[in-house]
Amino acid sequence: MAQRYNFREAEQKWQAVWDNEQTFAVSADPDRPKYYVLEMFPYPSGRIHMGHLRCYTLGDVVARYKRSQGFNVLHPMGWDAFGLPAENAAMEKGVHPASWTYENIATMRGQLRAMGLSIDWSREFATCNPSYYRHEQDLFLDFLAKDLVYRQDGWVNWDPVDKTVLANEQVIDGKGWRSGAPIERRRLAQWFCRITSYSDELLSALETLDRWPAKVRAMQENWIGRSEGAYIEFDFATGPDTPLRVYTTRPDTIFGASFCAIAADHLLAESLATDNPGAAAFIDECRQLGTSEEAIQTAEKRGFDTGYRVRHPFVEGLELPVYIANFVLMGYGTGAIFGCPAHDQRDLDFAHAYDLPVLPVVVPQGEDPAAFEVGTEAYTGPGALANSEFLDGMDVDTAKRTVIGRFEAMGCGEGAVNYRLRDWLVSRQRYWGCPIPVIHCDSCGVVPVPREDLPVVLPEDIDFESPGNPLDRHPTWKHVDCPSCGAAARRDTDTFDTFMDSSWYFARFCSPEADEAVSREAVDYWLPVDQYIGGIEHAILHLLYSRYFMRAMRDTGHLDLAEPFAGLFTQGMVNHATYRDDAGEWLEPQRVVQQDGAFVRADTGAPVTVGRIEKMSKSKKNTIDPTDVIRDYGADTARWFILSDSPPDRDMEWTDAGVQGAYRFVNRVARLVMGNTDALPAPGTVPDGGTSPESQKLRALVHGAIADVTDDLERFQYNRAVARLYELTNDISSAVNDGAADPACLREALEVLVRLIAPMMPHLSEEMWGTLGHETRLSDTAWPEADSSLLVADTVTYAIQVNGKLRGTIDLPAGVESAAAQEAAKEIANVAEFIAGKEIRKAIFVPDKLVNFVV
RNA sequence: GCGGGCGUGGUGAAAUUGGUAAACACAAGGGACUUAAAAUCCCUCGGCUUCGGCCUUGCCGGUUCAAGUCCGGCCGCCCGCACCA
Repeated sequence: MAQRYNFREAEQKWQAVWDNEQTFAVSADPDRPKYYVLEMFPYPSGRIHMGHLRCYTLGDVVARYKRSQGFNVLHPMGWDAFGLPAENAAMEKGVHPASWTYENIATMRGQLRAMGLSIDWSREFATCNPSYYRHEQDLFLDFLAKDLVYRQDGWVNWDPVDKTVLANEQVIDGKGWRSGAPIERRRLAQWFCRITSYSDELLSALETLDRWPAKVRAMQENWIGRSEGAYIEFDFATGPDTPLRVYTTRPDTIFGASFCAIAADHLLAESLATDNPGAAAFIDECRQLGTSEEAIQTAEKRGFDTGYRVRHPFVEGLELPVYIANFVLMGYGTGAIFGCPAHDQRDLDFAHAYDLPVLPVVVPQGEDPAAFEVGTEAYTGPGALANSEFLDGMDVDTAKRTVIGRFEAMGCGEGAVNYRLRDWLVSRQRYWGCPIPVIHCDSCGVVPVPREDLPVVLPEDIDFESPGNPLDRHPTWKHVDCPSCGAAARRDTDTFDTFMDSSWYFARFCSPEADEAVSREAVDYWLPVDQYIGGIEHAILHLLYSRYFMRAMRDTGHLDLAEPFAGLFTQGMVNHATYRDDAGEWLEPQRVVQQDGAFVRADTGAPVTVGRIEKMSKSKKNTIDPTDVIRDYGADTARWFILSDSPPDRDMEWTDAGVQGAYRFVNRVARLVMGNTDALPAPGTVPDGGTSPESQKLRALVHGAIADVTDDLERFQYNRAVARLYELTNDISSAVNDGAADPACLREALEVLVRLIAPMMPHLSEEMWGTLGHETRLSDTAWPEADSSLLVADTVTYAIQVNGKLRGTIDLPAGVESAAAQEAAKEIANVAEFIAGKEIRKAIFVPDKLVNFVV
């Protein structure tokens, strides 16, 4: 028996070889088909976690598989290196954010390299490096020149813990997405990306993303939130001269209107508040109200009667009261609505609270218009218009069109499309981010930093001792002369949202050394990313911003592309069981052992409660460090296990037993190859035609496995591929034990096994390729092709059914005739029993599959 | 409320256009080898059974020669969004 496979030596050896030989370094080559594989780049938090291991293993399988199929594969890696944790570390530990970040990068780079990834490391960069962010500043100035970004004063989301503003997308259930702190509202002048100018395009192009998960597309569709309706202008009977402009999706219900309402932040409300203490108090109250789901659900509909009255556009003499209402949002439409209580639940609740009329104007089919009433539930379904003069009798859609036509003719409204999407707020009052390259001058206003002065580099001497924005506090950094008039002026002391950095990094990877943001030649060749892989948590944020960024870069002439990611795969989470001791404290898995079927503490033997299987998290202490697993079992074992059992898009459970199972398989493959090399003919020997039946059977199994595994890899069904490779290994082992397969066939079988596991276990397969006598690199070897003539079996197993129930099976020659198959089927004892004495009314024959007798 | 998904053994799961449900693995149990252990190998492993078989994919119904798969109606769970007019 040959010696044992030493994964430590082999993995280190092959990682060094790939590195020295620059195996995975690529360059653009228009003569070859390209394939761009990318996993979402990591934030350098300190150490890699299981989520990284899963994501990068999945990506590496794609990269290595596509490479073996002859594609010119771009598979880069970098660091999403700006962000708040670096500043928090600076405050807690007194280290500079830059050194903290670069130290983490060094650690994590080493951990990723130990995974044996087929990365082109020559393209690596970190977004916190001025050589990267200078181009981001450049892009920003291009966007500014094209009016794709702007600065505006308005109400923004303020995170009181992280002490910065946040984009709408970063407020989850009324709380900051990082800090979890309830969001406050502040009025500030901030920078925005005009993402809403692409609302329509971002929505309609979702249809073209057929290799994206339906769920992600649906989430973006929701977020963009298109609605069709109309603007209507109401003239005041009492109140200001300019009419009140509202947005509605139900213009057909105009005759059911019984009030108008405006948001607390509406200009009209604010101006009223200046000399009306009651209004001011009510507006204040509205702003106090939380925006969490709970707050919204429990909040009562409340309003403040402004005393203003508007005229109904069609009903002579009808005046509607105008309220400031707590349920009207400034951020949608015009921040003003007309209320039709009969056909909108919120309006109905409000009408009940303030004793306003409820007039049904849409009557469901079969109801008597004169008798139809609305109780506590608004009617929002289809029906015929009633109580609506010229609309009476129409269906809802016709009524909408008709009334919009009437508004347009009267000049008091028009049909309109509205989007829920808001512009992306990108300024952050933080230090560790890309400085915003503008200067504020008292006489010239906002002045772009001249291009020759880029990059605007972060100062290094920075003080984190006192609260607030460190850049703003810096004694000298912000003081500069105005580039336009030369007078004393100030730099913008905000930095960009780090999502700006990640919105174009995939483009930078195409030409990381380019003097421009991107080299046109490089992006034309490499983009779009063919397969992007990452977590579903970025379904809206990163993936929507990147889609905006590509369009903005397109419209500023940097590239010619709208969609950055042609294919998207969202991987599931890695979970682990949780444990608590009898005091209720969480316990790390390493501190728990199983004894006689029960879980106890390893140190004291005290009983342990096994909790739910949950996402690995520090707070529940149920994390496993991937590096420990790689150290103890090897990268191939870790990769193989993480690909086994669970489909990649589903959550999986990490178990020690599963890891050990994978480890056994690694050694089994190694034993199978190493223990049989002596008997094999030289590499390159092809099985000839005169092989034994056993050999032919083995060859059929081997080529069947090639076909199946190839199919599985194409469809991202890695758990199936793993199962299929277990089967192949079992088949080859049996053939070896039987000893009847000829050596050339055995060589073929072992080589195919090694080649098929290569994308998943690159070190083991590369080592075994050498063991099999090859001087070449398996990494440079083409993917095996199935011989289709071997995929056709001589005999097939038929299922024999009686009345659709299985009553037996029988092996028959492939391609047998219906009659012959039926005759043979009737011979089976159990089948004969079930058809005995009965008339066969019908016989179904599915070639090479089954016979079904209907009696 | 809107949108997306899921429901199959003790567990993770598999089942290509409807065509032999439970492949493969984990766990468990039994055995072989060994002074012993580890490693390895072999066997059993959905339920019931009179050992012939019968039943079984959340529940009810339908289509079909045939349904985990298609259709209708329920039940349950997970995820995302949500006072968006």
